[in-house]
Order: sequence, then structure tokens, then C-alpha cells
Amino acid sequence: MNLKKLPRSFYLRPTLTVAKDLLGKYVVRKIHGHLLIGKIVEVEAYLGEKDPASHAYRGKTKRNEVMFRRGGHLYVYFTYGMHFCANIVTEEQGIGHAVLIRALEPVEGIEVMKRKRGFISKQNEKQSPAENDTIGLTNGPAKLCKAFGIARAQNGIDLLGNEIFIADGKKVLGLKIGASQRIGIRNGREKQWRFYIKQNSYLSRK
DNA sequence: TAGTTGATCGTCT
DNA sequence: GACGATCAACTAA
Repeated sequence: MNLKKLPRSFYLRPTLTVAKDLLGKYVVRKIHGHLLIGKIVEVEAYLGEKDPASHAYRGKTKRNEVMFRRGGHLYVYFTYGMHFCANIVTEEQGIGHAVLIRALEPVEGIEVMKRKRGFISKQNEKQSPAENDTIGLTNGPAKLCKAFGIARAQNGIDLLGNEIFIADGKKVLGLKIGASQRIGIRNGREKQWRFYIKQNSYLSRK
């Protein structure tokens, strides 16, 4: 697989454009000598000051400081007392926009992901990786963080480094991209800022 | 199959 | 002091 890291300029474009372009790209994670790769199949855009659902809506705080950095950083936040979610910061410094990664299609390192998600216990490591075993691995924002080992320590990481980055993938045609309202929020729910690859089996919702 | 709820805590009001 | 960009387990039907 040809892993071509996306350049800084990719992230500095308008947030909604970046969100749609992220579909079909690959999240690459290097951890403890393992390589984990997942194709992005679902995202949500959060447009800072224009968006009452965004953490950045009320301006910069200690928590959301990373969102205001230059595009191409990783914003990880903790929620519901037990979950982490990963966002990709977009646009120039001081803007406060980001794209939430909601679902991935596992590509490489599936056994490691299963172990991190607790699908495999030491006893039955032998079970064969049937395809439907992989569906629940990364089909939700908190699930993919667990599978990819993304937590507080990864907040603020530069996606042009080597620990985590986004690699180029086949362009997803506009025809195959669906848009809907975002999930799990109250304010600003009318905005159609969730984008996904139509008919992909790894979406968080059908 | 749909709807409800418990887990669990950092952040902002 | 309330609640959330969630998930999984449970209940009812």
C-alpha cells in the first residue's frame, strides 16, 4: 500500500471541503511497532464560531485550545465520563474549526484493533477474522479511538508527524457521498454537516 | 426491533 | 451542579 502523507495545505482549505475530501483517505497510526490503518467512511464538520454545537462556539478555552491551532493537528476530547473522540483541525490558526472522525473501515492491523477493543482474550486468539467480526471495531467515534489507541496523550499531535497521520486514498465521487444532519447533538442539529460514503458497511448508522 | 438506561468524570455555568 | 459530538446492555413486545 502506498502511504502518501497529506500535506499541510490539504487541511488549510474550507472545513466543509476538507470534511468531504477526507472520505476515502486513510488514518495511519503507528503504535508499539504496529501499523494500524483505517479508511475514513464517515465524518462530521464543526464550524467553530458559526456552530452552536461546536466546542469552539464560545471561544477559546483550555479544553478546546487545539481547535484554534493551524490545520493538520489532532484534537482529542473526553466525553460521557468514559469516551474519547478524535477530530482533525482545519483552516488557519485562530479559526477553531474541526472535523470529527465518526467511522473507519479497518484495513491493516485488525488483530491489534480487536485486542485493543477487547474482542480477543488471551485464550481464543486463534479465532478466524471473519468480516463481520471487524464491523463493530471502528463504527463509532469512541470505538475507533479505542481501537487505534487514541486518548488524551494524543491531543494536539501534529498530523504531519509520524505517530498519526492521514494518507492519500482514492477520491470518492460526489455521487457516492451522502450528507445528513449530525448525530447526538441538540443545538445546530439542522445543519447537514455529516458526510459519509453511501452504502458502506462500516458506518456508525445506516 | 425499538426504546431506555447505566456507566462515569472533565468542563463550563 | 448539570450535562455531554457515546456505547453497550438491558427491557419490552
